[in-house]
Amino acid sequence: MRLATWNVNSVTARLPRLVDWLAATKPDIVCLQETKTATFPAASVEELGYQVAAHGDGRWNGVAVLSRVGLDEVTAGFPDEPGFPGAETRALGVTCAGVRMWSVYVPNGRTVDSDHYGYKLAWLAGLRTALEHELATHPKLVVCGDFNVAPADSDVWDPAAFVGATHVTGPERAALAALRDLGLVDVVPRPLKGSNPFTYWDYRAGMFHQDMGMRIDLFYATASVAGEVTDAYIDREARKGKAPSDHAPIVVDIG
DNA sequence: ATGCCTTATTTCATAAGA
Repeated sequence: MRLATWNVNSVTARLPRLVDWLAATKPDIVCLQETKTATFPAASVEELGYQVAAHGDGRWNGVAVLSRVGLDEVTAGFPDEPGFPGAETRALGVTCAGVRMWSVYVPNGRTVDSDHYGYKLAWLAGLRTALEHELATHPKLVVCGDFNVAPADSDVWDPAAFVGATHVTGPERAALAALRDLGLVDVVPRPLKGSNPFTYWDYRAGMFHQDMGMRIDLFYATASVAGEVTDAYIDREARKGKAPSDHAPIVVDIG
């Protein structure tokens, strides 16, 4: 079974590329983030045999899951989900082929001294609580997507450039560690080029071509799933060419 | 990198992204 996660930076703008990528890559389950629409273009992916669950409300955020191996127990958001000020469309849980899948788009945090940073930490803490409850009834679980946190200094192109910035702070990294403490394993994908498993490169100034990126998209899975992984890679081809997302998909094959 | 690109929208300007 092939699983994937991809921050598409607008499913509307990315639809032609998404459809081509689905046809070429043939994933069974795909978690999407930053769909940026209240009206997911379901028909275009249903033609390829996918069922769709989407949670979006317009201009910002938005998550979805596509599956061609069943799609049940759809949960938009989670209990007591923190908001800014109201809950946003950042989490979607579904069950596919016996695996509980969560597609998440963690708040950016903006700057360390902003209210949005506190919101980010509160949201991650809330996610942890929700997943702790989920794990009681779903022993095979994956939570993947854009976490907006680089787990280690090696996960950014230049740690010196991030001093004082969000995405690399101790509290953000502690929030990820708290998720792993639930029994979730960080499935690190292999880069197809270069030495770092970056998943995001800024659009500007040739960042992608200089491999000045970040690993902020993550695939966390229970040991029962992670132990079955036969391959995991970052599809940098999807970051190339005309009108790409600024994130590349992570593809994970389960034996 | 100091949003130098890109997105959608309350559009020809703005807010947000990381």
